[in-house]
Amino acid sequence: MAYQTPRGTYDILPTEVYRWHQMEDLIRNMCTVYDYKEIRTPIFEDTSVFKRENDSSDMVNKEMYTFQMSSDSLTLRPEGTAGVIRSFVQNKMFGSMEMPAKLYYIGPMFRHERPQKGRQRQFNQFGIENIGVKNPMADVETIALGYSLVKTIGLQSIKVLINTLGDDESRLAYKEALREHFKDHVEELCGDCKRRYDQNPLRLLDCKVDHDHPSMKNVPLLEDYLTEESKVYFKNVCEGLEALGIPYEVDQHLVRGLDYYTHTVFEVVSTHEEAGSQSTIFAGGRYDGLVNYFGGPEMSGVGFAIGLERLLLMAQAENCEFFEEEPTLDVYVMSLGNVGSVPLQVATMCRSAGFITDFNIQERSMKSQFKSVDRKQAKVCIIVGEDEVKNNQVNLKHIESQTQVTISIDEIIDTLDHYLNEEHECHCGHVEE
RNA sequence: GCGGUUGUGGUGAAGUGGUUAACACAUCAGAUUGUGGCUCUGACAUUCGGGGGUUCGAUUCCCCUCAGUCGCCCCA
Repeated sequence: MAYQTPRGTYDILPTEVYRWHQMEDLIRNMCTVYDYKEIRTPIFEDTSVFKRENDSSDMVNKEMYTFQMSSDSLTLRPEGTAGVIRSFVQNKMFGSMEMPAKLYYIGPMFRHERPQKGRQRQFNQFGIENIGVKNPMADVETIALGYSLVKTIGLQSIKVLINTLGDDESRLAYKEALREHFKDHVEELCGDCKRRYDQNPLRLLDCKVDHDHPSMKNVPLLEDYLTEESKVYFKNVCEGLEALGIPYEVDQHLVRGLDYYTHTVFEVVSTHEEAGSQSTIFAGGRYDGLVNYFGGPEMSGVGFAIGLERLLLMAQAENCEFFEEEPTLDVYVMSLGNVGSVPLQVATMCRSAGFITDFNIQERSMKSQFKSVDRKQAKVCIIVGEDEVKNNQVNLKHIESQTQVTISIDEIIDTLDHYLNEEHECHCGHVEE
């Protein structure tokens, strides 16, 4: 095979794309119900939009597709939030629309990582951002939308983890405390942790290797470094979740990888064995400083991103009944002999009336045309033959009942209604009995 | 970026240092030239991911490479 998709990318083939449509429809409906509006930002941005000062994450520093065009450094977006906030500021939404701005996006993201299950280099995310109002109920609403989406799809094996990182003040104090605590133990920790110690000491907490190291036992807790305001904020978020009946676990070790998070952070993970090591389905949190960073006013926001491939993967693993089969053909128009454009005319008629229709376009034996009928699972076939066409007639065969009638072309739509629509009502009647 | 593992037709898969690479499904043709789904008959890999090496000979052994997959890291 000479040509193939680049590593970590894949084709969504016609056989799978219907599931994507259903998932996307659900997402759009849900956003409409929650009064979120879609925003479409460019797939690439100025590199500086993503690569911000003091950002220590791998995603930004090692995994971006960055390219140079004349004097511009551009980057394929690795996540959605930065572009949305950039747009929020650039278009001065803080002055022109009702706050909070409730925005959602859906589309491909790009990260140069080693592919594995649930992780590819081009993947799709759906995310929402609630910008401009700092209120615990915005955090709760955000989680509620994501939770509701996952539940509507039908995932059972999930849990909601939340934590708070507090405000800048709380977090800085805590980072200092952590560094102080681990100061004498750094050399005993694993290589990753040595790196974390410098870059992001918060991540020391969820190390799997050093989990049992003695110094982990009496590690200072972020809780103890939270300002009173931060504590109250988090308490309100938790109570809001309870009020909505959303089960959650507080996980003190939950720290998000992106550096802009403050206060609430959350993650919805799959507990299903199929999830492998990429078990996070969606994750997000509050960010206090971003709008201001991009040149806007001091405004806070909260949002999440959900990995659509992962969502689909888990929906499949759990055999969710949300997804339906793609509808099959109502009508297949067969042709025999020299009938010119009549089959296409007939098909066009059927299509105009709303029937899903295809027609035979090659010289083929009747046998192979019937095979098409089977394969496409058409409900009705219309046979356009030389003899009938002379009399302006066709044969129409209803596959399931094996009944065939010879009718004039004018009668086709009425006959289809009879077989396909009325029969449908009939089925409903049977169910009632 | 690091480590493990796999790679045989359209698909799922057997197999071996040596003349013709099983089998199944799918596909195509015919039996059956305007009424299919069954059945029967026949066709279908100059080649075993790609490149190089060892060898009289390699799909089989070695090296490199590409791709899939799993774990680490990271993240959705």
